[in-house]
Amino acid sequence: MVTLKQLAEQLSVSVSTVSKALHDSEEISPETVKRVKALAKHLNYQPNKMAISLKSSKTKSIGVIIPNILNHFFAKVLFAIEKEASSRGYDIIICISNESFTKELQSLEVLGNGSVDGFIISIAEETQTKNKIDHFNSILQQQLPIVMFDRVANDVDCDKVIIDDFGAMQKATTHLINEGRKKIALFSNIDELSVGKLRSDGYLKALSDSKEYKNEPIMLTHGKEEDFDEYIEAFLIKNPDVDGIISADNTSGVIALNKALKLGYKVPQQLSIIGFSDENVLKFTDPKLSTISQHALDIGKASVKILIDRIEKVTTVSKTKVIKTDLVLRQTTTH
Amino acid sequence: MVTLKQLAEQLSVSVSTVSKALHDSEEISPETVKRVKALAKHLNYQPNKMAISLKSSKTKSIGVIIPNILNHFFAKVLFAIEKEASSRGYDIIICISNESFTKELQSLEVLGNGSVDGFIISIAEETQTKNKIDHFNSILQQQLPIVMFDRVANDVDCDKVIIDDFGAMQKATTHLINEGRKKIALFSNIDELSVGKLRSDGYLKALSDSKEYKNEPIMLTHGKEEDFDEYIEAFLIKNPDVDGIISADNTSGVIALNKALKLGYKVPQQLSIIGFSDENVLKFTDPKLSTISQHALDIGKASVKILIDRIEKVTTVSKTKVIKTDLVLRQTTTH
DNA sequence: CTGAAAGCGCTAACAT
DNA sequence: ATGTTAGCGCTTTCAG
Repeated sequence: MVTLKQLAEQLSVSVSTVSKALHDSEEISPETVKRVKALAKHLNYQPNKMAISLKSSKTKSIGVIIPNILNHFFAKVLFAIEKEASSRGYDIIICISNESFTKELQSLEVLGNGSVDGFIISIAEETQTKNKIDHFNSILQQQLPIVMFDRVANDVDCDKVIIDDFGAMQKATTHLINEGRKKIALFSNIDELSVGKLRSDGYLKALSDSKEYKNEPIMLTHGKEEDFDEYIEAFLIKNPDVDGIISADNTSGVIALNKALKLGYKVPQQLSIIGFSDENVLKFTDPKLSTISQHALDIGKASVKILIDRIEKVTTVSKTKVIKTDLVLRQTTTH
Repeated sequence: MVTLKQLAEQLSVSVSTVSKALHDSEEISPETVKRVKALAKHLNYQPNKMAISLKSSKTKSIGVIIPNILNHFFAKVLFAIEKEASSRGYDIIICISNESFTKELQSLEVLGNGSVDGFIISIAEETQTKNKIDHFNSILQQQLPIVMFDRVANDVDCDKVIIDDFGAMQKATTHLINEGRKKIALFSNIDELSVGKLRSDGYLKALSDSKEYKNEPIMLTHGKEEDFDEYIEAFLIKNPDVDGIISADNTSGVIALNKALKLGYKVPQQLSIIGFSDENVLKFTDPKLSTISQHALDIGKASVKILIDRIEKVTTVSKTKVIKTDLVLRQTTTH
């Protein structure tokens, strides 16, 4: 790597002159600036990132900690984060907690020693079920800002980017009721998560608020993600009179649709289905699944903006931004 | 952040004593070591990463540049990379080229100035079609090692981790021939990529090597990924006598299966299908898709190992590691 | 307009 | 056993 010192020697000027010239300082004569820049370009000079960080106590890096990169929602948010951050000149250092509290804690500690200027986090399941928040607070005490998205800790005082999980689900469920569905089931493999609970509650609220709707709520919320497809198939066989399905997670809507088709259901005539996914699943379904779209790209972009604002400006109170969802009706719903 | 200097002042010793004590130097008396460590722990001292990097010219970071994080294969490799790297004490800085040569180039340049100790890369489509390799060579000249995986540049002299694309496809196609299939079509939306070509060639070779197989090859390789599902459906309608399908990319096997089922094909009795994906798609298909599994986790892990070996040891000749594939027969093939 | 010097936090060779 | 010093590459005040 070529350094300022080397440039200075070759040009027989001082290091500080070179530094100033490269920053277009008024102090330096136009000719010198030109000479310096020419040589810098010629030798492909690149300022050493570590030296600048050490000097400025700024890293221009963001630590991103997500629970599971194999989940398409998180991958999409990460995509947006990387895009927005890189356009703003920030690097992304990524850690995958794999739903483990310990890994999340370690990641926070490792990156907390001057590696990043702030964090964007979606909380691990274990962290959420055990309600751990001390590790977040200790980072915040070090003046490192945190933006939480999707899975947030209400008890931590930091910026947050979420969607209106409760309202989105309530609206979607109400749509099925208005279609005239009499027996609507909820599928969820994320019922232990904060967002999962909010979504279930939205479903329950919609049912209880409706005058026409008579049946009891039906919630299929148990079982691991791995064998949820078998639960769903068994459920459909056992409950042939269910005429509406709503999914609270990313995948079970798609699974329900494919299983229903296999079992001979006419979709949507006999059975309406709404998933909680985005467009990427469409190519895997025919008829195309109606979904609640949570706009992962907007979530990622907003998270970066809020974090960089806090890093660069000195803002004060924590804010929570709610990204709007859309109910996108395609071919698995009527109306 | 608490520094060595602060510890030194509180303990009324010099900075170097503190530094040595924390590194368990023989030079320092046991008592002093104890005192220093106690205070360090008490104040939660963390060595400043940037200072260490500047001093040692090592960052303990790896730059990972991948074309598309929304592709499940790349997400899975990244997952493995992060896991292996973090267990070895390395951070991952991620850049997404989004298949663009320019973004790939910029990422390489930005991280090339002392931000990382080496790179793991899968090449952008544009880079590959335009056959650009100078940016890789200029990084290598700076003594920064590169490991390429999956999509590699043959003309760049660096370590590589690949699968036997040609052989995997040849074997899978031969399997369909041995099942007695008479008209086997290849679906691919990646035919411009190096790996795509190798896979097509494997298919062609299997057909031409077979004595029993009489039909001409049929390759559906055009169209963008976005509307490939419609191409596939149209193809199936137009070619009802096709009795075998093999997919060279991640998604078209799944799409073909769902479209075939919708059109009333009996799978696998009438039509055998083999995809080029991994287990994650299984929950979306019924019958479960038979696939060529490329072991993304092994690819990621091997890439990290090779890179760190090269960073830490001083190895010489470039090596290419071939990760074995498996033909996993499930429910969309007979035998 | 240019340069010398200090310092970011750390390590390590070299005193004492 | 402990301290002093120099230096990694850069920015920035202060002097000339």
